[in-house]
Amino acid sequence: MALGENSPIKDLKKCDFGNIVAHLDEQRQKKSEMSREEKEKISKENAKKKEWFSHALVNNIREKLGAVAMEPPQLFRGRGEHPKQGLLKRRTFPETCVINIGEMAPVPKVIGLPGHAWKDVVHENTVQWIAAFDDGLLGDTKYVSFAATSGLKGQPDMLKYDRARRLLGCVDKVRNSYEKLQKSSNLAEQQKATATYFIDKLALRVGGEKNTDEEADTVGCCSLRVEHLTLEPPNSIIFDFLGKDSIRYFNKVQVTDTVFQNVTNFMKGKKPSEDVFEKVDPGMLNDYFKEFMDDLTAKVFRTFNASYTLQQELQKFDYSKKDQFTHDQLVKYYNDANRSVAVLCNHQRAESKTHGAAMEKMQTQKDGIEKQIKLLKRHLSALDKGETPKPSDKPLPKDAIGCKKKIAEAKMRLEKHVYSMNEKEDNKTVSLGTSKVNYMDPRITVAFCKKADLDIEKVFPRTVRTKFPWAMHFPSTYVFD
DNA sequence: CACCTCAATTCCGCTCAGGTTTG
DNA sequence: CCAAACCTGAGCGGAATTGAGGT
Repeated sequence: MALGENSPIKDLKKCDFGNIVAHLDEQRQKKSEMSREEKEKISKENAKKKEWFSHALVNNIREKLGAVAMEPPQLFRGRGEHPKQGLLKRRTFPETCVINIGEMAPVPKVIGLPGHAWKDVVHENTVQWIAAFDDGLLGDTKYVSFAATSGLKGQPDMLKYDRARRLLGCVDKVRNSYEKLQKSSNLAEQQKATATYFIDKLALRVGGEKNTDEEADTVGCCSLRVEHLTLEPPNSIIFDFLGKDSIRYFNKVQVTDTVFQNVTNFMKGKKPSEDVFEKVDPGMLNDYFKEFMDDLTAKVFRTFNASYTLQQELQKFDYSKKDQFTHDQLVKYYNDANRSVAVLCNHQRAESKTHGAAMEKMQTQKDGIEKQIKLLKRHLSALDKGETPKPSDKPLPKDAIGCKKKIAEAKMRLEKHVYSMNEKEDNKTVSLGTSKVNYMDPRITVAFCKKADLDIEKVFPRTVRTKFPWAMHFPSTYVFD
């Protein structure tokens, strides 16, 4: 990634990093020279050190905590053109840490730092964090909280999906409402209704205000600027902006005539740097959503649309023909559905450095198998005609039956190979995991697997299964409605 | 052909940056 | 209104798995 012209890292380039780099190289070298036993021993020792800190007792239930280890001080990178990239993120000392434990619980000792002590010890039982500390650079507070697999996170998580389900019950009302309001004579109402349309249709984030001196310039729906949209008559809009994590959102969308007319008006006479929806903010949208459901907020639309899309895609499956599908094909079917959700939510990942080379390698392998099939076919027809087969440097089957078998085998291999090539290319820049863990109601997947006789392990890795224990026993008849 | 070894590749858990919502 | 609190999401690095090549 290119560093910006004004990047603080430019000044850091003047520093002598030689000895630091040498030290890191040495560490890396040492590690690579270690035997498996030694590595195992060290990772076991580290795990033992962390063990005591990894769980907490909450109402006498042992719950797993989230990130309990901390990275050492380092140069902050940030995502995209972050104003603070290259600055030092300082070490966290006990003096900035607040410990939140039960009144009767023993206060954990500060280990390894004689003379240091916690900033404070509190007993707040209405929050989820067990420790809070200052971020060493960004100036906000970070928390030590519970793991995604814990009950404390799991229960609200389930409620999140049920909230999205309830939206299905009133989404028609919402849609009718904003379609009507788009024609309101009040500009703020028009903007509110048009922004809602994008949040619903494109699963955009709501997009709050950001501090340009301290944070990267990224936007969501409410903070879209004229420069991010291109109008293409009669009714297409091209979105091109950097969203969360400075991930590019690039999409050409067909919209209704009213929406096209509205956006045209909102943009008219404005500079590229001006807001499209200057009369709207996330608070107003969330207030509006309360008219339909008391706990409806903008982000529910993302959960709702992701889960609904998954269900729609999976419903196309003809369960009466499930026996004609191999496990691999069922997985592919599921992954394709998963992928359409990931595309909707714009869940991207960086293309791996080795992708191109790996694809080329697979292509030559494919060519090799195809060549072999051709050779075998020629050989087969020679056998059929009773001709003496052409001499070959490769061993060929002696009779027609053996040859046919070989051809069938090679074709199978080719099919599998082409499949994995397509899969690799399809997933090149799309990340399926994020929607699996955060957006798609796991019960939809559970029901699909039960109906199609597919092992859940094939589509839900262990971490996902342990995150959703509450979803696993739902019946095959479950529907997201 | 079964089995092993070692490198390449993929998977997966961890961490924390970057969001949204709320009190 | 804004800071606290919680939710989301990509990247990293080590572990696990796969695959090529040798015995």
